[in-house]
Amino acid sequence: MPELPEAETIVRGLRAHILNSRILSIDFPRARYFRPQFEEPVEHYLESRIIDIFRHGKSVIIQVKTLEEAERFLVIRLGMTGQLLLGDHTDRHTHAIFCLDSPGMRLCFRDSRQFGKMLFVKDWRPIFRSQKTLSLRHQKKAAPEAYALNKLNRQPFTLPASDPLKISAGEFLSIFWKRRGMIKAALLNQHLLVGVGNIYADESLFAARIHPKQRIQRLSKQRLLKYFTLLVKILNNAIDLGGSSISDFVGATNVLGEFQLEHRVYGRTGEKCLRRGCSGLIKHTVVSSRSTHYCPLCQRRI
DNA sequence: ATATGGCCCTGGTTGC
DNA sequence: TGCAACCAGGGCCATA
Repeated sequence: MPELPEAETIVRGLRAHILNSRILSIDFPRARYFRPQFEEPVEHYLESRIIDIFRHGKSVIIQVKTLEEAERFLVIRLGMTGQLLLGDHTDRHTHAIFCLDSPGMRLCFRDSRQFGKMLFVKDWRPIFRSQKTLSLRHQKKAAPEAYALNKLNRQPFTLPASDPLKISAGEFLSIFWKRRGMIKAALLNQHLLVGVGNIYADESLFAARIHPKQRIQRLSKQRLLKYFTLLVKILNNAIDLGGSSISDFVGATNVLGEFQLEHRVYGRTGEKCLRRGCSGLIKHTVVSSRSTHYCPLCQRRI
């Protein structure tokens, strides 16, 4: 499943090939099954130029400049099986095709499980906070039609500002220090920190020797700081290796990642712990309804 | 504030 | 071999 390193891998692949390209046409061949969300008509994006491609958490963001010199954004949430591929990749799972001005150049969005989202918005930045969520709920009862519309418009703004590769250790502490609940549940909570998903939560917790169900409030500042250091190290390492190709993930040029070869707990249920001198067997459990892997000897609850 | 479970969806795996 | 049941889970939502 694409997490931060996979999104970053895709972004790097796209940057190398389609920066400064012009979008000639946009097609949604399976509009019955996949509906992008628009703040304004898709026509406004035609003939626009791609001026930047970056990532926020697990989302890939393409910034364009329209013919009227207006900045617009295309936010792509890859979900579980989303792929952004350069070239001709038209099949029954292709939901969006962007023809670009480079000869024969296309950008295709494939997503077999259809958990992915594509949003055409004026601004991607996170200006939507929990208080507004509350007012939106009231609106749902009072005026259902307006609610549906606002929900659509506001969805892109639910992206929070924190990104493990962009925040400082101090900021990380301010989010997690003395927080209640299980550490893995908090790591997966994208309202707190964007980018960490199931694989990298398991792998980083193993590296820091923290049990996935560890109560956060019982962890010392030092322990959390150490964890943050290891998390960033693992994410960077995974980016260097082109991400983890577990089921569907490939980079923009259809290349496989290699970080799955470095996994020490994820998907290794029942196998021997890889830490030298440890005889533990990797256990499987469930946290936040996500399958969770850890070594019961290395990662003890305190 | 935190926890839980359902929903969306398809492809791969398991079991009879 | 065939077919059905089950599982994978990111993000969102309702409910407790």
